[in-house]
Amino acid sequence: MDERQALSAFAALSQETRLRIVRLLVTAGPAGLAAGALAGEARVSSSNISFHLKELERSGLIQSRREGRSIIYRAAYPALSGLIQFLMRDCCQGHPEVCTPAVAALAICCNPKGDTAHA
Amino acid sequence: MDERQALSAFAALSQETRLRIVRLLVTAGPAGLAAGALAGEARVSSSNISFHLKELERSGLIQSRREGRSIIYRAAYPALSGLIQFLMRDCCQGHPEVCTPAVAALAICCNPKGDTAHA
DNA sequence: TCTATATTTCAAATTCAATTGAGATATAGG
DNA sequence: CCTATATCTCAATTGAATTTGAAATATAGA
Repeated sequence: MDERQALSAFAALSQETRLRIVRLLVTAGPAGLAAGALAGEARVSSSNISFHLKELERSGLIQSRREGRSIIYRAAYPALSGLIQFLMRDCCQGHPEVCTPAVAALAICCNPKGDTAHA
Repeated sequence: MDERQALSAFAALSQETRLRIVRLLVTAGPAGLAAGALAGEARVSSSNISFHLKELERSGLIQSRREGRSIIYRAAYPALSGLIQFLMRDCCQGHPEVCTPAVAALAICCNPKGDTAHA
């Protein structure tokens, strides 16, 4: 992840419909969702969802595959992780307490054993 | 962190000068940096850095305090952590391997003991 | 092949953000 | 009080992104 990619990713995430799409795909997991399903959830026209899906794919935050008449989109988890890494790299020089909350926040959904998170 | 705040934060981070400011402040830690120092690092005019600092402060990603003739800006770590949390909330439904890299990435800079990170 | 479904492309109109330079404000020190 | 430093405000210009609806493309099945 370099500065160009990060700027493109943040620009993609700064639009209401696109942020909703990414969050829907993040919770949907690797199975992903079809363009039509996303248009329904986000309540926008098919031409509009197509435009935003293209923007998100161009930024690298999502990926697509065809399945019959549908195109299935899924979150690009490594890109999301790379983006967070880029933003927080070298944080808190000698003051770990300032960014540990971010780690704890992520651990809530990512700990396989569930032994340090609230769930 | 709600959707409105997240959209505002991502919009703030989608501009080159502002992204650089935030990254400089993230690495600078709680001590922060003066507006003039940031203008020098980012190589922009004083009026331009002022505009972008206001945008970042309005989005909640940075905070300011006056110190003599200077205004010192610092990263709002809880806002950054909240933003990451908002984006990744409920990720990876049953597939923890997809977002653990994001946790590992953050742990690099935030582990007080340094016992699970590369450093 | 014909029809229906799913998605994309295109062009036009609207709306919003970034840059620039001059001038205003606030603080420190002589 | 006067000057220098540091930052901010303002207004004008420029450029980019979003929305919309109609039409085009691609796939599936009868």
